[in-house]
This record gives sequence, C-alpha cells and structure tokens, in this order.
Amino acid sequence: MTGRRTRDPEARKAALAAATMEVIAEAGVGRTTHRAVAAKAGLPLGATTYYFPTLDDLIAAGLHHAVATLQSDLNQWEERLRDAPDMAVALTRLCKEYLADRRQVRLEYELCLAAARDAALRPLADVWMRGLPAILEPHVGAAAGRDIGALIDGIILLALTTETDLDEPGLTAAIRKLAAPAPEPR
Amino acid sequence: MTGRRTRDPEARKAALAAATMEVIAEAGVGRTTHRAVAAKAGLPLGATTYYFPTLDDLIAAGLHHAVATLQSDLNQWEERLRDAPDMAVALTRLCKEYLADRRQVRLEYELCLAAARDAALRPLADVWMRGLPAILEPHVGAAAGRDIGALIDGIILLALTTETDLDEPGLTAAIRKLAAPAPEPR
DNA sequence: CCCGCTTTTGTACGATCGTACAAGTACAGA
DNA sequence: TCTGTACTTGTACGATCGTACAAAAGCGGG
Repeated sequence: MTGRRTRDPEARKAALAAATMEVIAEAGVGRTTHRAVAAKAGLPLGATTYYFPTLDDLIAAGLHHAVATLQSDLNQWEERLRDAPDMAVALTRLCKEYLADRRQVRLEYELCLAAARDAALRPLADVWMRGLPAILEPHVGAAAGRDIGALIDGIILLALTTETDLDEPGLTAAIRKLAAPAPEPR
Repeated sequence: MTGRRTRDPEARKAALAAATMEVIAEAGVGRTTHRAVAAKAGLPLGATTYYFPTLDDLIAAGLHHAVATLQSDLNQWEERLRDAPDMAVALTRLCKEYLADRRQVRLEYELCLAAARDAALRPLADVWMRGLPAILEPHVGAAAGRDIGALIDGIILLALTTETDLDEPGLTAAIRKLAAPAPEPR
C-alpha cells in the first residue's frame, strides 16, 4: 500500500538472509517460519515471499549466509595459525573464543543436521567439515588435519551440550598427540 | 467411540514414545507433531494428548526412548571392548557398525542440539556425552577417554554430513595416538 | 509529464497445528 | 448385576502456518 522505505532490493535480500540465520540459531531449522524471519528483519511478511518463493529457499538463504560468516571465521583461523609460534596452543585458544558465542555454535550443528537430511545442502556443510582440516593440513599433514578437525568438532559439541568449560591444557595436549607421527609398533 | 483394541495403557505409552523417536529421526524435533506421531504409531490423535499433556512432553518421551536405546548400545560397546584384544581396532569396528544406521546417528545429534537449547534435556545428552568416555576410561584413563570420545563424535559427524565412508585404518591410528601417553617435550 | 516495470505492502485463503472435550467403552469392585 | 473409574476415540476450536495476490508506490525512459 505505502512503500515508504527507500528502494534497495539487494539490501533487503541480505537482511532477510541474515534474519533467517538468526531465527535458525534461536529456534532451529524446523521452527523457522516466514513470519518469525520477517519480524526479526523488521520487514512485512510479503517481503519474504517476494524474494524467496518458498520456505525452503528462505532457509537455504539463511544457511548460506551462515556459511559465509563461517568462511570468514575460517580465514581468520588460517591467518592466526600461520603466525602462531605454537600451533596447538593457538588452536586451543581459537576454540575457546569460538565457544564464546553459543548461538553461532548451535548454528553450525543445525547446518550439519540439515545437510545430513538434505543432500542439496551438503556443499554448505563441507565448508566447515572440509575447511578446518584444509587449514590444518599445511601444519600437520592431511590425515592429522582431519583427525584434529574431528577432535575439535567433538570437543565443541561436548562443551555445547554439557555446558562445561573447555579444558584448555587437555585439548592442547590432545592436539599435540594427534599432530605427532604415529608411535612405532613394538 | 469404539475402544475396539485391547486395553494396555503402558504398551500404548511405549508405542507413542517409540513412534515419536522415529518421527524425530526422520523429520527433526522442530517438525515433530502430534498427528505425525499418532499416524506412525497407528493410534488416534487423542491418544497422544491423553498420555502426554503437551507436545514438549511427547518430544521429551521420544528423546528419552532414544536415550534408552543408546544406553543399551553403550552397554554392548562396553562388553565388546572388554573382551577385545586390540581396543583401537574394536572401537573402530564399533563406529563402523554404528554408522550403518544413519537414522540412529541423526537422532543422536538431534538430541545434542535439543539439549543445547533446553537445559532440562541435558541429562539425556549426558548419557552419550559422558557415557562413551566412561566406557573408555578403564582402558586409557579419564583424559584420553574424553579425547577419544570427542574424536569419535567428530568423525561420526563428518561421515554423517559428508556421506563419505569411514577411514578405518586412519581412525584406528588416531585412537592409538590419543591412547598413548603424551610425548615428552624436548 | 506520463507510462511501464519493479518493488513494496496489507490482506486473505485453505491447510495444519496444539489442545480441549464430550461421548462411548472396558473392566474392577461391591 | 450394577456402578464408578480409567481408558479410548472422534470431532471441534482458535491460532498459526505457507503462499497467493491485488493494490499502491517508487522510478527510469519516452
């Protein structure tokens, strides 16, 4: 009826994707609705269906936006690990900082579960699942990179669900063990 | 109106909990509804609200049922690890078998996410999160038990979301590294 | 200035949701 | 046998959902 706002389709689309990401983080993929997203973005309901024809499209856009955020986080990790004197200690600190924002962490596992259910979302989950090992690979090799990445995923999940503090010295020691070459059999 | 069936309240309650577990595994916690559960259980809609006053109660019962299944799995793990000549190899094989049923694996992460959102569900998630390390502890100690448990969680999540096969020799080697005492610093 | 296209918005429709509830049925005890 | 209680079921109500859509409004090219 009114159209009071300044016209800026791309900014609106981005705002909707960002709002969707927040709703997913708070309520989960299964409870994400057009109306909740519109309210979070401060836009009318019709705006959601204008830019994203179906709810699945809207959710995919939200997950895509989350992955973009994750990607920039990963780039920071890569940079900080490159300059770190002790890789294990630096990686532990990065985990600690990552855990500070529980909403972001929940989002990561929401993405994983969504990808586990829908193959079309799998490339998005790969950004984290393959991105972290790829960052570690130059430091410790491909196999240890994958192992340490999995260890970190498990530790983060543990801290998220039990709400206990991260055992930093313990994690550092475990990373060192995985980074070292295999002990010779006797 | 009719009451055709044989009367068995406890069996009905259990059937509803089991059906809820299946719906959660297939659709996720957020898309679990009274009607979907009733259809899966082959019971009328009214049966769900008679035994579980609210939807949250129904979902909690479904998760509880899932955890009971998980607990019996863990008992099997404990038993098989006790008699195994090589703990790392046996553990790897158990992971491989566990991954065969993707529905069950998804359920585990649904539970973790639900617990991350709702503190009341946390004791349920602890059954797995603390149960696996507890099983490993007699073999490798508390710290290594927690690390190996986290590694396995991460590896399983990786296999679930990327739908790649489990690298069994790689996992065995990583478990051995974490089980070994820390390498002395030089 | 006006016209055509994109953008924006409010409203509405049918479906589905959680939940309530009255009516009907089985069964235990008197 | 009769009765009260626990169980079972079908239906209904209000809320909320995804989606559609017409009307209004901005905006560039003639």
